[in-house]
Amino acid sequence: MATEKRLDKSFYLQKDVLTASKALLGKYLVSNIDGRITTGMIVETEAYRGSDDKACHAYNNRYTERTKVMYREGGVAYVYLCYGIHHLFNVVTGKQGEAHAVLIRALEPIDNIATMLQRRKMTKIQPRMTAGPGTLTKALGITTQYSGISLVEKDTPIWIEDRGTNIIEDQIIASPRVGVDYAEECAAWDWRFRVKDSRWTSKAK
DNA sequence: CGAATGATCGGCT
DNA sequence: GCCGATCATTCGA
Repeated sequence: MATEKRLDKSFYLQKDVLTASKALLGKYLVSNIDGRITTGMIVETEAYRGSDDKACHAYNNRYTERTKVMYREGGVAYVYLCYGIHHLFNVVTGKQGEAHAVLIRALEPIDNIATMLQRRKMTKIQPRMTAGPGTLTKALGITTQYSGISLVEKDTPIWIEDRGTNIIEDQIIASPRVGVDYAEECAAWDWRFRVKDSRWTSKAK
């Protein structure tokens, strides 16, 4: 019924970044880059809450050229470079100044798989193609040049659609985030969410 | 201005 | 399954 499938701004303004993270599961991330449209269903996310989350780039009000996008009002893309080469795609949520974000960690390939394979320089489809935050951005053609663009305005190259898939609580597995041991007590928080039984997520722990 | 660091990937055993 | 390469960004002086 929704002719406009693009998620609306109110979605990104939800108060709780954890709720938003779970709600993003089952949604479709679409990119229109180089004249090619590629789509993947989101099957794994991770929440980063500014201010009180030590694992977040914006912890302790760290405000730099790179992280300033996170402080904007929800509904924009925050793409940053990790380890020098990996582009990681985040969705900024919450109100301006809160610096909440949801990292997209894994996708299930949907449309234009051939293009994704080509971008990944692969010949055969396998979970590795889009499982992992650094690989899925490559498959969709997302780079840091798209950091700061809106996901809600019309005619932007990246957006998120709701195609009616509803993931209920029972299908969501929560687990601790990875690679954040340095974050002390925050490292134990179960802020990583994945769709149960999806073969497109990284292996369960 | 320089050194340390990390929300990772891919190749090898 | 594990180990290490790789480089932009950050922070302190």
